[in-house]
Amino acid sequence: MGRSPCCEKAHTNKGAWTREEDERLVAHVRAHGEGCWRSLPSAAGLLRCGKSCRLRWINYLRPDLKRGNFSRDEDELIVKLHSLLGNKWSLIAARLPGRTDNEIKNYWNTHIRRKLLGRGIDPVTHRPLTDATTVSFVHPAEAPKTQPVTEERKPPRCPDLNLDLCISLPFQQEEERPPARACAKPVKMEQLQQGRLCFRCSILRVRGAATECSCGSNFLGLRAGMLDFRGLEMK
DNA sequence: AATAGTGGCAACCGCATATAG
DNA sequence: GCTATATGCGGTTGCCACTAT
Repeated sequence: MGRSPCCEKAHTNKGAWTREEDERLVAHVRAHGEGCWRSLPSAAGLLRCGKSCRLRWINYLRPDLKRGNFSRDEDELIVKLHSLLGNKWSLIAARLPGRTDNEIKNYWNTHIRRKLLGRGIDPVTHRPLTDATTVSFVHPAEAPKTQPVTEERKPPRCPDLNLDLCISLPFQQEEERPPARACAKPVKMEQLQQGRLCFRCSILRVRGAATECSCGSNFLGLRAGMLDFRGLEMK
C-alpha cells in the first residue's frame, strides 16, 4: 500500500515563490504560529503544498535567519561537526544559530567539500586522501566483516572540539527547559527518565531507536547512555 | 555579442519516523 | 498492535547568474 500524497498536486503551484506568496505565508505564520502545514496552504490562501510552505518558511522566511556569508568560525565548526556527525545537517544546523540545514548542506557541497579536497582531505572521512582508513559509524553487528580496529587504526579524536556533552544518569530528574531545535526528533521525557535512549542510535537515527535499545553500543567512546545536546554551544 | 560551461542556491522528491485514531 | 497520515530529513534537481571562450 503506497502512501497518499501529502496534498492535492493538481492545483498547487511549483517553482520559485512570488513576493505575494511569501507575504501570505509570513502573515499566516505570524498570526497562527508554525505547524499544521497540511492545512496551512488553504487557510493562508496559498496554492502550495504544505511541505513546500514549511520549507519556504524554514529556509527563507523565518525571521531569525542570519543569511549572508559564513564566518570563519562557522566554517570551522561545520567541518568539526561534520567529522563527528556526518551528513546530519539538521543536527549541525542546530549548532549554528540562524543557519538552516539546507543552507549548510549547500555550503558544504559547494565550498567546504572542495576546500577539503584541495587540502588533500577526504570530505567524507576527514582523513588524508592517501590514507585508506575510514571512519565508520556502522554498528559492529551490522558492519561487513573487516579487520578489527587496532589502536593505530583508530580515527583521531578532535581535541579542539568542545561539544560540552552532558552525560546524566537515567533516573536523574530533568530540569524544565524548552526543547532545543537541535534535536532532530524530540526526545520523550519518559525515554530519558527510563534510560531508554541510546545516543548512538538516536543520533544516527537507527531504525527503532525511539524504543528500547539494547545495542550496547560504544559511540564516541561512550557506553550506551544518555547524551544531552542542549548543552552544546558554539565556541 | 553569442554561446557554452560552471557554480550557487532554492525547491522538490522520496523515504523514515512519529503519532493519532 | 495496526494503519493512516503529518512532519522532518537528506539527496537530488533545475534554474539563474556569472565567467570563459
